[in-house]
Amino acid sequence: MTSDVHASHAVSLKKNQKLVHDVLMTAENPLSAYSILDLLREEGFRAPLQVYRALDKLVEFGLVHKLESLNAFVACSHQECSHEEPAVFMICNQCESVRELGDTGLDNHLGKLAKKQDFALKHTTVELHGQCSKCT
Amino acid sequence: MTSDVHASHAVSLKKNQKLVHDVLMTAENPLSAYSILDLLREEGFRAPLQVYRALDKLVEFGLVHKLESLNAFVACSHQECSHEEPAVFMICNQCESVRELGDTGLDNHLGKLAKKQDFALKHTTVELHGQCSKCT
DNA sequence: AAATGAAATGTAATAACATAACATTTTTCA
DNA sequence: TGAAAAATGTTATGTTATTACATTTCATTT
Ligand SMILES: [Zn+2]
Ligand SMILES: [Zn+2]
Ligand SMILES: [Zn+2]
Ligand SMILES: [Zn+2]
Repeated sequence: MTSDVHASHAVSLKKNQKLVHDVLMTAENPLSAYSILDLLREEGFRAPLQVYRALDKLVEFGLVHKLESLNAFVACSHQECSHEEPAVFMICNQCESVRELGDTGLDNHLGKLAKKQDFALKHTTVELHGQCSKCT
Repeated sequence: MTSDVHASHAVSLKKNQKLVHDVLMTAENPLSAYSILDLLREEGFRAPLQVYRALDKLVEFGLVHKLESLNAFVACSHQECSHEEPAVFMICNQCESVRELGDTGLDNHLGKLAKKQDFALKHTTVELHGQCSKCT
């Protein structure tokens, strides 16, 4: 079972990982772990851990991102182009839509900022809240 | 009862707000709401809401920030200079120390990015995880 | 000073998010 | 095929946050 998702490295998703990934790919908006659990009851999911374990792996693979300010998860929207962290998320407070953007300039900026502080940067969380174009 | 905190606008903190703010000012590291609750048991705190309500106000006043990636809170470290949002937080994964930085260049960058997407930016969350200089 | 309304507080119950611990099954690969 | 590693199933528990409702404090107006 080998679905090549991120162009760079093919990933073999297990049953639960595939189910959770599919739910997130289909969803319009970010989903909480418990929403995912409810959506997968029919598929046999019974407990939160089934969701969280799948999410852990998907995040590790770079196929899913956690939105820290929402306690929710989204499928990475850069599945075709081998996308490199980090990303920026624009989250609409009204319709809850999320747009994921790569921004090399920003990455450089944050990299310099970290270096200036002798900070060994490992992971960035950049989440912008406001109103999307449709809601304005 | 009028403590002028942020130089710009004096704020009158109520009893519980003052207690929570003092705890956060004293703390070395970010604190969860429940840690704060435990630290204030002696002062008569009995329930989470007493903490969360005080935190809500303190965040509204700009005296405290929530670290979304930790579900924890820190006192704003720019109390003398009337500091304007947004800020960048560098969070050490090892010692849990947090450094809050202002960065006009970054603010401009994020502003432009939002504008380019017709996104009405209201609030930014920028949290960098890694190792601080002391832990390297 | 008394009346009033708004803000803050007290308390209990519950909701929402996440992990620990342990048993079992499936997958990988030598 | 047999052993080790990874994934899964299940129960219980831990952690973070809010709802609902009663009471008190505080500022403002009369
Ligand atoms: Zn992505
Ligand atoms: Zn919107
Ligand atoms: Zn600040
Ligand atoms: Zn450190």
